[in-house]
Amino acid sequence: MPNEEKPEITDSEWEVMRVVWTLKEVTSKEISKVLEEKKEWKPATTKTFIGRLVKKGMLHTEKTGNRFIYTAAVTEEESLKTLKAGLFTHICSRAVGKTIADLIGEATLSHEDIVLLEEVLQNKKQEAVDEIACNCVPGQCTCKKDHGMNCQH
Amino acid sequence: MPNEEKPEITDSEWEVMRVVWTLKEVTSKEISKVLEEKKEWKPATTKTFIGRLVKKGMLHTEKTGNRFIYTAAVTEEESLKTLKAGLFTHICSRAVGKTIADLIGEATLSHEDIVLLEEVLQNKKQEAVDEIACNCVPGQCTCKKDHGMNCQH
DNA sequence: TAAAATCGATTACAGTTGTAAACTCTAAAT
DNA sequence: ATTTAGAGTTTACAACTGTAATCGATTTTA
Repeated sequence: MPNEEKPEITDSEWEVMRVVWTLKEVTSKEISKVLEEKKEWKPATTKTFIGRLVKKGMLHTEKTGNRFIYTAAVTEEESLKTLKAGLFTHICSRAVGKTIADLIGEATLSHEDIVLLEEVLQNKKQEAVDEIACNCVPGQCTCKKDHGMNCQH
Repeated sequence: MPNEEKPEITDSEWEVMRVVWTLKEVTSKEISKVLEEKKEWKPATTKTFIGRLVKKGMLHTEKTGNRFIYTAAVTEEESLKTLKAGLFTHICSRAVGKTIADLIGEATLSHEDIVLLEEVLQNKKQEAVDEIACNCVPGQCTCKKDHGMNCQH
């Protein structure tokens, strides 16, 4: 496959995509209905976001008569990946572990989740490293204090 | 303490805050210097963001002569909390565990991180629940299919 | 003390986002 | 066949963002 450019999705557009990901093949009316309930959007508002998503190439359309059937052009996983990546653009690579730990601490998890997490952690152990390199520029990183290492070479 | 309203920080403002969090007490020139390197921002650009942050109450200022010393009015932890919360506004509460698992899978972690994560997980085990309630509206949730449960009561 | 260098504040301006009405066209109803 | 209702498209518009030049005041320098 060719090198895809990453799709940026706004919060509002995300609401629309979730409906499409869930219902798979939808009309604008169906999307409108869901979001009129959840977000109290006027149908016109939903239409705007649908239009923008189509223009961005995030939604495929298939015309039948005078209406369209919308389907997702990107998977939820892909979009989630972008979202997750965004979390870590603002923190030091050395603080990622701690941040995930905080996430776990603050989350509501099921026993099943715990098992899954333990499993993933166990796997991760194999490829764990001794020391993670700090990716920050001087003046933006505090990790050196925590580890006694100088990140600002 | 009174009920603080949550501070919203843009990506660019975040860059400025990181410098302040790191250096604790800084002049605009020091901030400019760091970000001129990292982001290739003209000093005027950095000043704009500093100004906006001051207006938002995210930075404290102390005047000495005709210049200011800037200090953070919010902690990095608080801001990180907002950032982390943002991650989960777009997914079903039942998918949080899976998402954290993905995060772990994609992250580079140290042995130390693994130990920390294991510890946090262990603690979490106590308060794990059997079943997490789906918080989605009908038409936006696929978790029912994964678990054989109907989330759209 | 007058000039030059700074610093913070004001202004600028295009692009994005949220929110929605108006418009146009086609399909359905009378 | 003409009206009408609904779907998609265009236009609107304010707030927020990114990026920066300019302005006004002050401080340092000559």
